[in-house]
Amino acid sequence: MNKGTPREIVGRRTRPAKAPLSRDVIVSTALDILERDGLAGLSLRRVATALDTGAASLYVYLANLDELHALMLDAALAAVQLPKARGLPWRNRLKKFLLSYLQVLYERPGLAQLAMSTIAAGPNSLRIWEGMLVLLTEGGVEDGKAAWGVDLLILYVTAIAAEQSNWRGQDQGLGRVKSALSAVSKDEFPLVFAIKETLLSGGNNRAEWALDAIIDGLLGARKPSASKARGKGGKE
Amino acid sequence: MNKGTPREIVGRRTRPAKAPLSRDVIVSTALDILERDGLAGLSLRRVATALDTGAASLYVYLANLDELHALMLDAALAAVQLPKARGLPWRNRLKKFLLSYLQVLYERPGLAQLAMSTIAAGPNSLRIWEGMLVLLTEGGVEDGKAAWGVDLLILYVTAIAAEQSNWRGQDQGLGRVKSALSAVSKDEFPLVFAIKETLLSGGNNRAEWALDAIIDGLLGARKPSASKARGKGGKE
DNA sequence: ACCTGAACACCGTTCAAGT
DNA sequence: ACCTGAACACCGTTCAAGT
Repeated sequence: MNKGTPREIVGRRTRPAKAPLSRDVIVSTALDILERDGLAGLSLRRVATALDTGAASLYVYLANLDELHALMLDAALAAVQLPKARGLPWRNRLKKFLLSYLQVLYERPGLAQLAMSTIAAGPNSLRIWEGMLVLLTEGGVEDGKAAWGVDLLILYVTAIAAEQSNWRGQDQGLGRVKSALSAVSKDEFPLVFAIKETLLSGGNNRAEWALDAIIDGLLGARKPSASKARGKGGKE
Repeated sequence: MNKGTPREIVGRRTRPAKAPLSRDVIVSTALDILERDGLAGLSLRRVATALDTGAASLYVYLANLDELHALMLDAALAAVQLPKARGLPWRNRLKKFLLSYLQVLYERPGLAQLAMSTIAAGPNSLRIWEGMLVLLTEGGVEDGKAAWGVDLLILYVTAIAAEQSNWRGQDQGLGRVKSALSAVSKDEFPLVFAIKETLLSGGNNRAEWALDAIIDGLLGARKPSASKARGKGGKE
């Protein structure tokens, strides 16, 4: 992130007693805390303490906690593997892309929840959007469908990651899901009872299965707006 | 919710100076607060104040805030319109069902966010699960597919409601999305630039379009597990 | 311009003490 | 058994004061 105008070393010992603050250090410190302690453990005060300062100091670089969240999300999304130049068919590349996105969200707990409540509009989010639009367009999906389609795919990936994150949420854990399911009455909810195990099964394949289903649906789906060749919105 | 063993009126004036606490009053008071002030305005202390007591008193009826959230969600889901006995084709009934679910989440701000972070396992959630499984089964979707399919549909509905709720989130609002999009560079992200308006368009039809796409995908999707006619799980 | 301590107005949860 | 006040250990954000 440093623009890097080369600088001479000024002091003998380059161990600044206190690293100078900046958006970048704040964001990466916050991501460290998120990784270690989850979303519940993340606060401006903790970030400030980790940087050996007070929370008020952060307000020079951030408007508020929401902005930190948005910056964290976009910074984390830098790790998403963008699709390589053509080689595999578009659909395989799209799936790899989406699974990479999913994995990034999975890896650090809390990031997915953050993604659900934050409007991501930084450069990395935009790169991801653009990349997916390219692939869908390459796959022959029309403009309108592609836009809504990317939104649908990203929303699903984010949601499934957030859901899984909850289940791993330190205190409650998967246990609560299991005990809730095991208490289901066979007489009252026979079908739910019957699919109890299926519901917990699947693991990694589950998301891939769902993404396949959504992509299939997208390919078959009708165009978003009335199909008139591009009229100015005249009704009928 | 009253089981209603008939009771004689005891006092002359039946205006209890203080309504007795119970899970039900706590939950419905909390839902009122959610409706008025959103998720950010909801706290145990506020619920307690509204009930003219202290936060500590609530712990007789609730293990913690998480439990209140779960109870609130399930209580709110009572408003979801279950599908009527057969009449319309299963697919229409499924869509109506899902749209009713969506509407309930839309109606009170914060409920969807709550749904994303809470494991819903109360009677109303189970009724909804059971109802959807019935419809998919009626539609000829196999068992395994039906289970994952309901999960996919519900997750999507919840996620899209939560996303919309964020955009309406009092302070930031839709404005932030718009300004973020209008700042998109035409040269760097041409496809995103091109679909800016499409992205914001759609409103109600959008969710319906997406649900159609997902259902289509579901109907075409392969079965979750290996497709052997129902072996006991022997591999190959 | 940047940083700071102290304050303000909140949180969830616990606990000893009351009835 | 139920309720309570006070306390504990936190929050985000603001602001006057320092450099």
